[in-house]
This record gives sequence, C-alpha cells and structure tokens, in this order.
Amino acid sequence: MNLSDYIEKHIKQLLKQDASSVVDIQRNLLADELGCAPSQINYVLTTRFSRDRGYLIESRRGGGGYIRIIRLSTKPSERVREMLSSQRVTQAQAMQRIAWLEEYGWLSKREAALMRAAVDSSVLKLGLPERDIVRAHIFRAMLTTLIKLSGGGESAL
Amino acid sequence: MNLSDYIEKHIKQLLKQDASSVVDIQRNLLADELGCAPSQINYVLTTRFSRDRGYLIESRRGGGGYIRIIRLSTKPSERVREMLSSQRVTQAQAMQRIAWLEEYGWLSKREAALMRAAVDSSVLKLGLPERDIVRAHIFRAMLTTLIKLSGGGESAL
DNA sequence: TTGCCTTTGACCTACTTTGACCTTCGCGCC
DNA sequence: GGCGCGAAGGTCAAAGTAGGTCAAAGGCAA
Repeated sequence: MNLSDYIEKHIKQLLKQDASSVVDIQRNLLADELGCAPSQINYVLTTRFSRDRGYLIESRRGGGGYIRIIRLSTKPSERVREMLSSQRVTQAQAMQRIAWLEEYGWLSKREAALMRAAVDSSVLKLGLPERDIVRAHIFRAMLTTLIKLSGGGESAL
Repeated sequence: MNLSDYIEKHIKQLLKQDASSVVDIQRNLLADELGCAPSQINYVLTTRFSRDRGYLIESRRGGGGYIRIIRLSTKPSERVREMLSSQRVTQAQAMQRIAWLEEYGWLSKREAALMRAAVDSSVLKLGLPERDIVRAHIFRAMLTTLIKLSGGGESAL
C-alpha cells in the first residue's frame, strides 16, 4: 500500500471515530505524524475525498488554521454529479437546472430566485467564453453548498 | 481556536449582557485580562466588528479613555441602500454584509450560505479589479431579488 | 515505452500576533 | 491661560503561522 492509500485510511479512521462525520486536521501536524510532505495531504484530499465521492473540504489559513473534512451521508445523484462536473454552463442550462432543483424540492422559491440572480447573464457582465466558465463556478459552488447543508439528512440530492 | 476568535467571543458576550447593545471597554485592561497585545484588540475590532457587520466603534484617548462598541440596531433600509450602491465589493466586505443580513434575520442560514458561495473569491476566478466588480453585480442582483420577494410582505428590507 | 498515478519541494496567499512609535486628552503646576 | 507629564488609544509594518498551488521528478503497470 502506498502512502496516499495509507493517509486515506487514516483520515477515514478519524471520520469513523467522529459521530458527526466531520473532522478537523492540521495539515503540517498530520504530515509530520505520517512522515510525508504537507502538500501530499492536499493530494489525497483532492483525489480521495472529492465532492463526487461524497466529501467536502473546508479550510482556513493563518494562525489557528485547519482543514475540515466533511463526509456527506449520501452521495449526490447522477444528475447532480453531472451538474457538478460541467466546465461551462450557459444561461439557459443554468435556468433549467435551477428549475429542476426547485421542482424536486431542493430549493425554496427564494433560494431559487437567489441562484437565478447570481448566474444571470446581465449580472455576469463578461465576454464569452469567460462568462459561461464563471457561471459554472458559481453554480457549482452554490450546488455544493446545498449538498453540504442537506448532507445531514438522508434523501440524496 | 485562536486568540482573535476568543476575543471576538468575549466581546459578543459582553454585548449580550448589555440590553442597550453598547459596551465600553478599556483597551489595555482587556488586553491584560486576555493576555494579548493591546493592538490585538484593534485588530479584532476592525476584522470582526466592522461597519459592514453592523457595528460601530467610538473611542477616546487620554486619561479616562475608552473604546465603545455599538451594535447597530435594525434600521436596514439605509444600510441596504448603501450596499446596493457599491460599485466594487471585496470578499471581506461581502462576507461581513452577509453576516449582517443573516444576523438580523433577513436571510436564512441556507440563503446566507448560498450567497457566500456565489461571491467567494475562489469561485470568482478573475483578476482584480474585475473580480470585485463582478462580485458587486452578483451581490446587488441577489439583494435586489430578495427585496422584490419580500416586497409583498410588511417589514421592508 | 508510455502513460498514469504518486511524491516532493519551491514558492504563494491568507490570517494572526506583536512591538515600536505616534496622537490625543486630562490634570496639575506655574 | 500655557506648559508639561503621564495615561490612553491608534497605526503600521514586520514576523509568525498555516494552508494552497504547481510543476517536476519518481515509480509502476500495461
């Protein structure tokens, strides 16, 4: 077993010990403990604890910094995973997706309206293809947030 | 938790104890109590008790000097108008504004999280000053949307 | 051999903490 | 009243802490 696999196992162990499926680690400390380069932790996090594997990562720099690993109780549905992977999103696509999310009860009316506002072309005053790329980023970030917030629940987004 | 977070908590505690939402502190005394450099108090005040978060700071030097922390009461319309007029918005400003809106009950936790996601610098992968301009557009669009939706209600945002 | 995954290290960005030096104010003394 | 001193608070830059990124090098299997 290579280092990355070992680190993965270690983190999963920590997650198992925690009832809330949230674990905070200190990157340099952990790297030291496991005898690897700090950036290796990032590598493991991006390859093994990605969004579409059902994990979310948050972090903070500076004094008192940390990396927080959150395990979602359910993996996102096929449709959502598809949405998460788009590199570009047109205005029309975004509107369809928001409508879908709203229809299935993942978004309240207000939340849907907020999302529409954030990805509207008249708001994102940028040229193409930049606009569709930024829209994709915004949409993904918002969707990820929804997933995280409903992560405590059971029914899969 | 780092020192700054602790000081923030401490001050909020003091504010909670005071019905009028005003607290006077003595910088050196507090610094001594909390075991930190006096200027650290200023750091916390500027980063956590800014105007964008709904606080006002007054102070006086010399003998009998003090720092007064005032939590602004709900008089949203004016501040919201102010927010709507910004041509540029930094990440820090946006976060503070969202915190304020949430604290005063204009945003649910989910809505606040969605807004944060949409204006995050790591999401808006653009250079400056473009990033702050786009953020201002997005923020304004979302806020405008909220206002429209609560337009039917009574307590106007 | 070639391509993919892993590992490392140099350099970057963000947030915090501290200390040296500055300004303002009240007070007592002439 | 003017002066000077000590008591506060203000500012700012430097140092400290911690995580992020990226490209190059390494290793292994098809």
